[in-house]
Amino acid sequence: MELSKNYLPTPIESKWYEHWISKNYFASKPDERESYTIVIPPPNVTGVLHMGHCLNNTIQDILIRRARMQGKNACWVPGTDHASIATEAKVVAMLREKGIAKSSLSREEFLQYAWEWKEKYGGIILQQLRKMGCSLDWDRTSFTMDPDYYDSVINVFIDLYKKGHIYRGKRMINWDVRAKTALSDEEVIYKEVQSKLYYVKYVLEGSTLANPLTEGKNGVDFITIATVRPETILGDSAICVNPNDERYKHLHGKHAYVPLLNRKIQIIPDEYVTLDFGTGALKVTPAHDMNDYQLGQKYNLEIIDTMNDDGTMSEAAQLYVGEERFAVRKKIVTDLEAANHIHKIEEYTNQVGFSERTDVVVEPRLSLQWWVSMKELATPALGAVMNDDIHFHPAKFKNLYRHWMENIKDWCISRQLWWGHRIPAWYAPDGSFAVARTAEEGLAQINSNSEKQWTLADIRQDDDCLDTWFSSWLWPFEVFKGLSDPGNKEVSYYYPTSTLVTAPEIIFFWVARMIMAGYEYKQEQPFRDVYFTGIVRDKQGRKMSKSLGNSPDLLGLIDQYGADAVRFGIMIASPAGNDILFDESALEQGRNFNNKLWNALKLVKMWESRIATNASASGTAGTTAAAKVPAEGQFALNWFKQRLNQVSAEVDTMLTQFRLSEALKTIYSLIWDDFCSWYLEWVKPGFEQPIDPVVYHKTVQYFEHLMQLLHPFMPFITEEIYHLLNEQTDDLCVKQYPAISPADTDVLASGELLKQVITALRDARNKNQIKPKETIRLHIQTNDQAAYQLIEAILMKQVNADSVQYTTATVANTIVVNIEKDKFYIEAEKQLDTAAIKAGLLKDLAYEQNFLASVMKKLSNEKFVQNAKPEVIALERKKQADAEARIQTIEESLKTV
RNA sequence: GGGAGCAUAGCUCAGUUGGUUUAGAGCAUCUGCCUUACAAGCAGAGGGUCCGCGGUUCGAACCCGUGUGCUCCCA
Repeated sequence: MELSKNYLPTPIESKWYEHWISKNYFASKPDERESYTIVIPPPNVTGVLHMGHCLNNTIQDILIRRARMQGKNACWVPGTDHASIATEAKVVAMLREKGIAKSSLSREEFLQYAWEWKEKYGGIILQQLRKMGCSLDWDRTSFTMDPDYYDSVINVFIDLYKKGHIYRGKRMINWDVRAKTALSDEEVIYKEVQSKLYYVKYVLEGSTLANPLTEGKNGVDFITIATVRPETILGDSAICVNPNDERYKHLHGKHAYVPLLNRKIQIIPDEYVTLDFGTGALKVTPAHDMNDYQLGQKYNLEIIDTMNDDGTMSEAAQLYVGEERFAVRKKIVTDLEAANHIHKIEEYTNQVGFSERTDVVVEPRLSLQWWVSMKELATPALGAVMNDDIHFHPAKFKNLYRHWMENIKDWCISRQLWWGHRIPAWYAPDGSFAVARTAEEGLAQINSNSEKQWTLADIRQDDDCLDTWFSSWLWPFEVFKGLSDPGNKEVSYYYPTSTLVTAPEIIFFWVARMIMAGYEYKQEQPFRDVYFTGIVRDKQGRKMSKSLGNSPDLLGLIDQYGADAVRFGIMIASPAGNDILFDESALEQGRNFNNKLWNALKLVKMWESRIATNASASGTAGTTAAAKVPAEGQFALNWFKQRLNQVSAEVDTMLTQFRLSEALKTIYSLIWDDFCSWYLEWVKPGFEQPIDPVVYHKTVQYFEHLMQLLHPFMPFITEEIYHLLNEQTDDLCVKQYPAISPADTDVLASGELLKQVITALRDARNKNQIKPKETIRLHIQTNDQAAYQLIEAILMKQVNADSVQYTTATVANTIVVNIEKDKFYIEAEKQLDTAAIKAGLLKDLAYEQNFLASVMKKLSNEKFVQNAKPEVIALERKKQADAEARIQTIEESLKTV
């Protein structure tokens, strides 16, 4: 079969993915094996694959494929999150493009559009994961609004309410006055705006003047306050000054009058106020500012809500009732000026929040919301992480987690949205309410506590939906129907899951809450290990995001480089918990690696047709010719086998410790450097020469083993090469790892020596400008001739020597190379540049002498000798002896030049 | 404003209880090779004030303090 010049990934990738699916390799059912379970962090149902998903899912696939190849029952559960805010925003935008306003639709009509949208676009991201090679069990695909899942979310709400963990409370929210809806913080966009800062005088209680504003003094008859929002004056409840502000110390606890209304309010001291902003005096409007609300809570101030939900003034404002807020701002300024309340007006630049959806200025507004009290739920969840029942990788996130959990705040779970799990609360016209699964149950509950008997027609369900995270915190058990079908075989088998792979920015939103839900509803932790990925950034260090448009098109990259190369590129430099700067050159490196593998395959396939037959036998491959294996082959075979043993053990350790990036680097180097650059060159027969059958078969076997090691990282090309190397009866995807054998360190040491000598001799050739094709004669002066005889054949081949001789004396007119205590003399036709050789030797000598000096400095330090561990001292003494021997060798060589 | 983290070669990163040959890798760079698997390659080489300052220690990239710069989360 003719193999293409370069590796062409696209057809091969789709071929193998279909094959794996047809063989059902990714499907898992409970059995007697140990389970290894990962639940996918469910991407937004409307999402498309971006670099963050790529990183995250590649890691999960590596873990799950490794587990599968270790003989575990690997189960990776796919699914999507309904993502209430994001999805609803998209549906609203889609409708707006069609000219349909959400407000013109009934809830049912809107939800119908939303479901249509979900059916149409909801599966895209899951399809894209297949392109990446993700080995998910597709039969288990879940959605946070599947019927059973939906019911479980509602039941959890009811249950927590019954247990007293859920309550109603006021909260300051971002309000969109045009859409008449609350906004999440993410939906508020801050823009720099040119505003005005109004300095408004408030008359102080106790001024004796008839016209305090015009005739009085600041701080005696009036107090001046700076504000950018004069229309909120009508809702003022207090004036606040910094307690250390000398200007106002005499006013603490005194009163002033709200302009135009003459309502009396108190002057309170609080550190919150900055001394040097405005006048140092702050008006406090608890109903219309986040920070003022906090102050209001702290000092128990009256909350006067002066605004309606459409941004017009309410009855509580007393003035301008029904008029629009910005019109009122102009009017009130005019009226304040007329009444001499305005001291001055300054230009002022500030950040103002705008609605992402309607682009109107967001209004902070108080509203009744549903809350989960977190303290009790947090306690077991904190303990589990701190005592390592749940391991964080890297562990540094434990600090962050502890701090947050120890200072946990209650969780506001209601969202003013239609797409999501509708809150199961029912309200009677008099404001009484009940939490219940159905209207009938709700009605019965309300009526049981009320003299008035309402009918079904009287009560209405809460319009709001639950926070998306209130459903996804159940994910690790509800994907196995752990709540809807408690104690079923699946949840008992797969739960607790093994590893969670996620981004650190959702450690509180999601990870912490899953742990809480796990203990609350399963009395058990949801997972054993949590692997935190980094954030993927662009080359300039910016977080990749849709709004910046700096996220590359992942499918385009897969088309261009191949999925394996993309997986390689994203993994090669991404240690757990560290951000990764995405650079397309890493993908190129991945593609080049694919190509390297492909070319190694081509070389081996070329040998296949040239396997030497046994000298006597004809026609049968010489499997019994082991004794005839050429010398270079014997050492190479043994050495590479030991390297495989060594690296298999290293990689296993690294993967167990979640050092995936390092494991990949180690395998990469084993394949590129040890296998291709050293081993294959060592066993490579001369041009058009036959290859020894033992060497050939062992090489194929090693190659297969390498593919198996690499498979979790780069599944497609490894499967392809595995099948091209040999007729196979199985697939690499499910091939079980062999037991790891210990490595022979003596053989490895010989290999290192051989590499060192080859490199040094090649360097000497280069520096002396001996052409690659020019042969040399090599003389070795050593006390350990046996060590070199073992590797002599390879050495000759690799440094293009046509003879090797052992000598006990200096060889004249040669280039001398010193390695440890041994000397190598290169005899070549080339005229020797003795000055250059001498300079090189002197440089080596200087290095060794400096090194020796640093060792001697330590050893001559009495305190070091007294205090350091014996093995450390022994090591230093060995360094000393080695360095002295090297210096002696170099000095001897210098004499002869 | 509160909290957490990061700073090592031009770039991206390793450096696993402080001692492993005066700090390692990949990419990039330089030199020489179109050698017969691979120029998306081969063989070599150069390149570092381990962010600054102070401390602990016989010994610090690593531990402690402090300053600077950057990032993330929460408000």
